[in-house]
Amino acid sequence: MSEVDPLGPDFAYVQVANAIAARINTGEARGRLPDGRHLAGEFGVAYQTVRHSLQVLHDRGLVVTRPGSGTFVVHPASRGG
Amino acid sequence: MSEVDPLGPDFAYVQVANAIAARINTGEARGRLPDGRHLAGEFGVAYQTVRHSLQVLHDRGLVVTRPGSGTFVVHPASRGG
DNA sequence: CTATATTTGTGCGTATGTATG
DNA sequence: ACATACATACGCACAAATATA
Repeated sequence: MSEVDPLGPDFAYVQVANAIAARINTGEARGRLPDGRHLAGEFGVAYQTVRHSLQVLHDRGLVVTRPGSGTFVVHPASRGG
Repeated sequence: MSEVDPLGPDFAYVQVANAIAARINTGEARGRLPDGRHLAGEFGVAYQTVRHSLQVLHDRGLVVTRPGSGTFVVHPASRGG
């Protein structure tokens, strides 16, 4: 179970972003992330919301995305700390 | 090693186009290019992606394609004047 | 002209990310 | 936050053009 709480203190996209970030930090998520539509179903949100979350992670330098390919976790070493 | 970088800043078809253009400029590629499907295997992309790349090179005037025959590098002299 | 091999060209479906309403 | 349309990318199969025997 990984659904967000619509009444939670944060917006849905923030909750999803934090959840994915946690997976990256623990090493649970490496390489290519599951596709956005799959994550949307997992978190019980719309695909666009997941996109918003990934944009946040991209802004933090945690992931990079490529059309037609997927979203990839940036190596911790490449993040400089 | 000639495969495209899935984390690269450019699309796969752009990376392939630039790689082939570099070979043409260095003279490594002359006459007829390897067939598209061979290039696809070499760069680790789909044939359709190579087609897209060759379309870009054709647009730059670097190559010409003849159906059933192959894709040929345009002579530098023909491009420079 | 027929047959075969090689190479390019096209269509369909599917996965994934991007942009807009 | 949601739905829709569009671009990039992959895989497969078939058609068309060319070269060779």
